[in-house]
Amino acid sequence: MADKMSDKTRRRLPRHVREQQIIDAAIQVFSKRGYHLAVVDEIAELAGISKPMVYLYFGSKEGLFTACIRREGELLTESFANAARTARDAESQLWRGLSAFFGFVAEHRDGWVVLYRQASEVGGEVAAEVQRQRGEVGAAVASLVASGIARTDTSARLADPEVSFVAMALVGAADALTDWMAEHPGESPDQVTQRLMSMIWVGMRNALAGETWTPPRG
Amino acid sequence: MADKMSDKTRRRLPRHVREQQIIDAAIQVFSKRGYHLAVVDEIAELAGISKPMVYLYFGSKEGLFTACIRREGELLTESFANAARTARDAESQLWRGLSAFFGFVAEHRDGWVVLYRQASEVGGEVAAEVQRQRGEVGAAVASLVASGIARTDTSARLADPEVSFVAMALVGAADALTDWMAEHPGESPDQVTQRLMSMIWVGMRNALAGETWTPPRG
Amino acid sequence: MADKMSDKTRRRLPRHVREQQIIDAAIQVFSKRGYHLAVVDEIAELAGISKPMVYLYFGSKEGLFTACIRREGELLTESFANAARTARDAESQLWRGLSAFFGFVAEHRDGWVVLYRQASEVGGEVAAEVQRQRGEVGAAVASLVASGIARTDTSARLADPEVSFVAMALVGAADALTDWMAEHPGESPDQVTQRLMSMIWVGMRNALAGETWTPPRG
Amino acid sequence: MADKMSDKTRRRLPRHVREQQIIDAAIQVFSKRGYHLAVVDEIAELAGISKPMVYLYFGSKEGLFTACIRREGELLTESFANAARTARDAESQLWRGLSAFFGFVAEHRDGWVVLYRQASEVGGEVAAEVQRQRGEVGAAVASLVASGIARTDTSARLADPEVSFVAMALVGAADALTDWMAEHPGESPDQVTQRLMSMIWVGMRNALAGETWTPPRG
DNA sequence: GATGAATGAGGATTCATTCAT
DNA sequence: CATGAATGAATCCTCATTCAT
Repeated sequence: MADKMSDKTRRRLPRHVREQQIIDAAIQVFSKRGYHLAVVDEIAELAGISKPMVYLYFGSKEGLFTACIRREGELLTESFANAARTARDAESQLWRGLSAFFGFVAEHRDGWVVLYRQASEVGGEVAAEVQRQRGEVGAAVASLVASGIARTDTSARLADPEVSFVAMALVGAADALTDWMAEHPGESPDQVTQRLMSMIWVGMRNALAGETWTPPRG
Repeated sequence: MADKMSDKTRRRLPRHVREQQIIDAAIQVFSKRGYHLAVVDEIAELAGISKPMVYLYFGSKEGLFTACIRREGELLTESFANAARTARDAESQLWRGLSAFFGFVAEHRDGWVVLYRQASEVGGEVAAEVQRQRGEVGAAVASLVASGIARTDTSARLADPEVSFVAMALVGAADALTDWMAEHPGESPDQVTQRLMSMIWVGMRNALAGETWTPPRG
Repeated sequence: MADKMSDKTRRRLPRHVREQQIIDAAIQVFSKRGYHLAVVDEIAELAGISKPMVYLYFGSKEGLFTACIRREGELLTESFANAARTARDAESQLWRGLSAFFGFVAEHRDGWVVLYRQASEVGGEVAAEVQRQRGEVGAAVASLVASGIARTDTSARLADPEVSFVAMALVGAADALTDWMAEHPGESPDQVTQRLMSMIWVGMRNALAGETWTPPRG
Repeated sequence: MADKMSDKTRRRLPRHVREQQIIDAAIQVFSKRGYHLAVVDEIAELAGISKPMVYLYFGSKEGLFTACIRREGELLTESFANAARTARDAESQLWRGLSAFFGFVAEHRDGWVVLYRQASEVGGEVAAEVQRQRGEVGAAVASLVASGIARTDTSARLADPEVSFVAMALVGAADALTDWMAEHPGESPDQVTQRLMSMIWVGMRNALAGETWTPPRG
């Protein structure tokens, strides 16, 4: 009787639920193997269903990947934005935002890998979506950066080379630190964020303020 | 007879030359398509030879990729090390090293992409080589960083979390800025380097010296 | 309550009605796509029901196709026979029969295509039914032809090569003209019939009477 | 030694030869099963090679089918045209042309089936090619018909409804008689042609001359 | 040294068909 | 009566890799 119940837990689920399960499985497999080495069969098996379901719900391997990207991307951007919104001044906002970011990655390692580390691997239609999502993340950071130092019109500054430069560097660094974090399990996301802030906060302010470093004669 | 000669311009080249031609072609294709979407046929055609030659010289697609990685990796590490070696103090060394790095990428975009952006894409044997090469680059930077601020034993500090953290962040930022540079063709590698130094030099020194940033109460 | 009623307009129809609706939809789809390219989903959707109903009523795709073939075949044979029966002499019978045929096709283009143009496409069980139906049509024509010129026993002549030859040629021509008619929407079925009769009536009589054409020496 | 030779007969053949062998096999299989039921594996096996060869040479199942259609279509149109060209007057030309046609079909049954009987079965790109080839055949007949009775400008008459009607009917009848011929192996192509000419020659002339049959009052 | 010919193996995708509700 | 959920079984196609010349 009880096990009839547990059977029911896995069988004949409504579409929406199954879709999430499939995405969960897909993220795992895409993350472990990379897009091309990931085999749809394995995803299906891991999700506890048969291949045709995947195609029924997502249309194609690309479609499935896109769905993964999208879900994780939105999750991240939201948690980033929510965190930043809780603070008023630029410094706090960046701190909160980065902290949320590292926290997210710490808990969604697979998702992050899928989301961010496979740009060159996919081609065609999906590449565009990947670009879009990556851009979203970058834009969130950029807007934080811009607003942080803008005494004047924020939106105008978004296009500034200075801003995009800083944002890009920041995102790149954060991404790379994702691996560092994985190799140093003892460090909490907040500690990592603190390290990063220590390293860039002063310079960032200066850079955005126009104070430039000049090469030594050595 | 005469046309036999002109044929010879392309045919029957010594092994070493052919190998380089093939690697050149391979880097182009791997870079444009990514490892899995790259098709050996296309590489062979681009190199102006037939597929079996590729296998004769490199054994397998993986072997060919490894060769690409290795050649570009060595090129980069050397140019980085050479540049750094010309300076004495830490600041200058980093400046010279990064400058060499951005210069290299500016001229070897394809090579850099192949070298650094495909970690998740390849599996098995090659993955190890990729890791090794990426590590090499990281180590070069790390050693620079470490030596830069070490008043004491350099090699000891290499294992320090501080050092690896800074190195990682730096490499990540530099990598990401590679794209920024591609989108801002007006900026010379030196200008990019200067921007980056402005952003991180102060903070980096402080961070490595143990001065930590602390979160505001906001 | 009221809307339960309006729902009932489409729902819970008696079996016989539903079957006809499904066959209608099936004929459309089979005709547009051909047997293999026709997808059961599309048929079900067009019929406004769900796939399982199709299987409940017809057992299989083949079964559904057979039902289509059968319905249209009977429709045609009957209308052909009825028309022919209204005339007494051979000439009139053929005229009436052909006229009925072209009239039928003009109004049931889809049905005719399904019925007659997919012999090679289906395999196995269905092929037999298709053959049977096509034979039925041929036989009706043949019997007309035979009776038309038979001074003696009609049924005996049915097996004659002359009769089957003429019947076959006639059916083939008529089938092909089906397309011609579709491309010349101005022509009424009766006009088409008249053209055809002009072309074959004299020769047919002669041929059946044993008068043969002989090749010129040119 | 000798059997090394016979091995060589089947192995490592030059592209052009293999292509023809594959087309031969494909025609057989397409003819027996129909386009959709035909499986590329079976074709490859029958041709004595592996599937990838088929794709290397023809690109896709559709491409292979197109190649079949094209080869057989050209064969037929040429043999038809050549035959017709040997005669001067319309009657002889038609006789020779039809005779060549039935001769062709008698010897290339499979080819004919592939060429002409699968219009509805294939979709997309190929459908166009099939249409083109079928049109070619029809055009050849139509041009014969037109020239045969045209006292004035031939090309003008090709568009005439009368001509296209007669040509269509003729092609349709001939196609259908293809089956009749297969069921009456005793009859030579020339005998079949004679039967057909007996049936249509007089009426055709009349029809094209404008003499129309009128329905009896019965 | 060089290549045209050939293939083993595997992956994405589709579809007729059936449960369980 | 009616259907959303689910799948077994093919089929097309591609690609790294290897002979035989």
